[in-house]
Amino acid sequence: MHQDALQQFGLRIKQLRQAQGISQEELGARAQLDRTYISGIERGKRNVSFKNIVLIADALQISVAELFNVPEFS
Amino acid sequence: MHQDALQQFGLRIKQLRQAQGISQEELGARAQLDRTYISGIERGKRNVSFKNIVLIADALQISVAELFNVPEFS
DNA sequence: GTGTGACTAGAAGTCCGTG
DNA sequence: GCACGGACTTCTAGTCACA
Repeated sequence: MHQDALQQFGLRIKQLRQAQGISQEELGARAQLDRTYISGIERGKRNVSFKNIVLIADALQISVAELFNVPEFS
Repeated sequence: MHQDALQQFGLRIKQLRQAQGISQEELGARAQLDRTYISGIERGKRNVSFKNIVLIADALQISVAELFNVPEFS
């Protein structure tokens, strides 16, 4: 976790999403967030709020702890 | 992670801060955030952004993964 | 040393569209 | 299915005076 944590976060979301074989649109629908916003997050352009982090984790059906339980955030 | 994740988050910050024996003011100084803002976070009144989550984790000298590595977020 | 309400600027987030 | 932009509304960031 150094500079550009947001891009790391976006990549993590993207990987998890693709691992489930769903589109940004589908993830957005599940999390009740706009598809273009999901796109921005995955590209590291959005400074996501905690509530939305929780929404996205839920949509990906994992816990917040699991979401960050990777070397990039350790 | 059920209702009021923000309050869980605030409590977590508070516990970590107190475990280090530092004041909100000191934590704020380390994270370069206002002490009243830290206060609001600990009380679950602020929907913190990811960038600030990272700043606070750094100020507490732990990783983001560790920050969420508790039952409340699992 | 902390809780709280209020405030403004600027970022978050939505909704329309394009290639 | 995704990146990206413009215009728009809603919310957070950041700070203050006061208790």
